[in-house]
Amino acid sequence: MDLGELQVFLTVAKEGSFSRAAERLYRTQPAISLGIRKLEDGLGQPLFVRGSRPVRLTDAGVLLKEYAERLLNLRDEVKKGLTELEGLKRGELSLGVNESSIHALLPALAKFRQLHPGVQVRVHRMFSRDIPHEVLNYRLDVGAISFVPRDTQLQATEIRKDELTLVVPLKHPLAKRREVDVADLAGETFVGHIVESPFRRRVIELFARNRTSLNMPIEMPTIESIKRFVQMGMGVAIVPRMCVQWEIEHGWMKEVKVHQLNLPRHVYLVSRRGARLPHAAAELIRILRNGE
Amino acid sequence: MDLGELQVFLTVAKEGSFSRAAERLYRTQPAISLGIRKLEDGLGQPLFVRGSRPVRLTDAGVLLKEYAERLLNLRDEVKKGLTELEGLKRGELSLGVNESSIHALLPALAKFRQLHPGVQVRVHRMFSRDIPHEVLNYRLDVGAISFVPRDTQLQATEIRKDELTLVVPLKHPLAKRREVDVADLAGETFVGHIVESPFRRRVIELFARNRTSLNMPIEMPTIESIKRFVQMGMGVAIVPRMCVQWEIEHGWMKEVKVHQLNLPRHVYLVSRRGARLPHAAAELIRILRNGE
DNA sequence: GCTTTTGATAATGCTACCTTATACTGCCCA
DNA sequence: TGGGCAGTATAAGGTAGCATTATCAAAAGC
Repeated sequence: MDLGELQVFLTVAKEGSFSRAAERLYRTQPAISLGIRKLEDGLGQPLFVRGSRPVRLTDAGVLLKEYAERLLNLRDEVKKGLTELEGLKRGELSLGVNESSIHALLPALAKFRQLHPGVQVRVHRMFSRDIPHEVLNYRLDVGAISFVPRDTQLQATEIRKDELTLVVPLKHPLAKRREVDVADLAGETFVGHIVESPFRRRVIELFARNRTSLNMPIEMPTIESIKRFVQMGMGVAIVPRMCVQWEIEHGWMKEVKVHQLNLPRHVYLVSRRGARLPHAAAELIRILRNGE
Repeated sequence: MDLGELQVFLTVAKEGSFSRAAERLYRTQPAISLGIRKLEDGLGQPLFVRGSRPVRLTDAGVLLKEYAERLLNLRDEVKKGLTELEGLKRGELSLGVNESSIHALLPALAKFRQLHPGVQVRVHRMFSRDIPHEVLNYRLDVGAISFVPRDTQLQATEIRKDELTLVVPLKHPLAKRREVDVADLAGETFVGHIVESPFRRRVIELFARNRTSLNMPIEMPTIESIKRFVQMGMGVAIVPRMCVQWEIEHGWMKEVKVHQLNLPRHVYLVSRRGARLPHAAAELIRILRNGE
C-alpha cells in the first residue's frame, strides 16, 4: 500500500468506474485494474464489488476510503508546509547574542520581522564564550559576538564596525569638552564591567601606557547597569558606542572623545561553515549583508 | 514522495546514519542514499546535512519528520482497522425487517451481539414491499421478509418456518377448546390487519370456502395493536404464531387450533446474489443457517 | 438479440530501483 | 600534516514491477 495506489483507489471510488479513473489519471484502464488488484492483494480483502455500475465499495473499501483521504490530505499538507518553509512563510530562527551585540542586530531583526512575520524568532541572551559552541551544536542557528571564533568549522561575517567610547553624566565637568586626553581622566571614578574580556584588558593597558591611574572602584555585571550608574552621576565609563547610541542621541548622557582611545570592537555573525543553514537564518544573514 | 521513501527517511533520521538505516531496512547503503536523494529531489529541498555525524536534519527535514511519523502511523492504523473488520471486531450491519419477521431474527441477533460486540447493528422497521429494493440499492445489507422476492439479483434463504394461528382472549369461550372448526368462528369479532397482504387474502378465502361469514369490524395498523386489542377482550385474531409466542407462553392470551387453518408463512433472509457481503452480514447469515 | 460499455487477462517493453563495485570526503590520530 | 578509517556518493548492471497494447468476457442499453 503506497500513496500512488491510494490515489488510484480514491479516484476509482469517486468516479465509480475503473475506465473513468484511468482517464482522469492519464493512464490506461488495465493499469487501474492491476493497481487495485495489487492493493487488494496487499490488504487481503476486496475493495470493490465489480459487475455493478457504478462499481461499489465493500465494507473494507468504505473504511479504506476514509483513511485514504486523510493520508492524501496529509501528504498535500506536507508539501504545502515545505513550500511555506522555503518561502519563509513559516519557520524558526534562534539567535544567540551577547549583551552588546544585540544592538547591532536590532535593525536587521526589525526588517526580518517585517518581511517574514510568519517566522518564529528567538533571541537568546548568553555569554559570548558559549555562543560558538552552541552554534556548532545546532542549538543556535547563528550567533553574534565581538570576536572571530577560532573553530574552523565556523564562519564569521563582520556585520557592524564599532568602537569603545567614553560616556559621562550630563552635569559632569568633562561633558563640556569635545575631546580629552587620557591624562585628564586620572581623577575620574570609573564604572567598570566585571566580566573578563580582551577589551577590559586593553583599556587597562591604555591607562598604563599613558601612566595614568585608573580608578575603578565599582564593577557592574551588565552594561545596562553601568549606563544607569553613569546617568545617575556616579561616575564615567568606557563602553561600546552602539550600546549608548540611543542615550547619547536623546541627550541622556554625553559622549566625550578620548584622544588616545582607539579600540575598535566589531560585531561578527557566526554560523556553521559550509552547512546548509535553515532558510530563516540564511535570510537574516542576507539582510545583514545587504544592509537593507 | 511515497510511503516507502518516508519509511527510509524516518529510519535514517532515527538512526542518524545512512549505513545503519540500510542495515535496519535490510538494504544496501547506496539504496538508502538514492532513496533520500529521490525524496529531496521530489521535495526540492535537502533533508539532511551530510558530513556530520550523526547526520542532521535540515529545517525542512525536521518538518518532514513530524509528518512522516503521522503518515506512517496512519498507514498502520488502516491496516489494523481492516484486520479488525475482517475479524468482526468492528463493522456495521444494517437490517431491514417487517413487523413480524423481527421475531425470527431476535435469537440470531442476540447471538451475534454476544459474539461480536464491536459491530454496530442497525435494524430498520420497514414495509416488506420496500425491503428488496433497499437491499438491491445497498441501503440495507440484508432484509427479512415473508416471501421470496422476484428479482433474480437477490437470493433468499428460509430462516424460519411459521404459520398463521388463531388467538383469543383468556376469558373467551373458545379459550377452553383445543381445536375448533372455521364454522365455529362465524359469530366472532375479528381484529384485522389493515395492511394488504397475500395472507390477509388467504384468510378471507378460507372463510369464503367454508361458507362462514368473517366479521372484521376493526382493522389495525400493527400486529402489536392487534395483540393488545385481543388481550383486552375486544375480539379474536389470526396472526403469525411467532408474533404471539411470548404472550402464549406467558399465559397472556390463548392459542386455539383451527381445523382448516393451514397457512404456512415462512421468513426469508434476502441479500444480494453473488455480491460479496460485508463481513458482518455474512456472519449473521452463517449464524442463522447454523442455528447456533 | 445485438451493440456498446466496462472490467479482466495476456503478452511485451520500459522504467525504476536495488545491488555490487568503487570513488570521494571528513575526521581522527600519529 | 598526511594516512587510515568510517561513512556517503557515484557508476554500472541486472531484475522486478508497472504501464502499455491487444484481446476477451460479461453486463447494460437499445
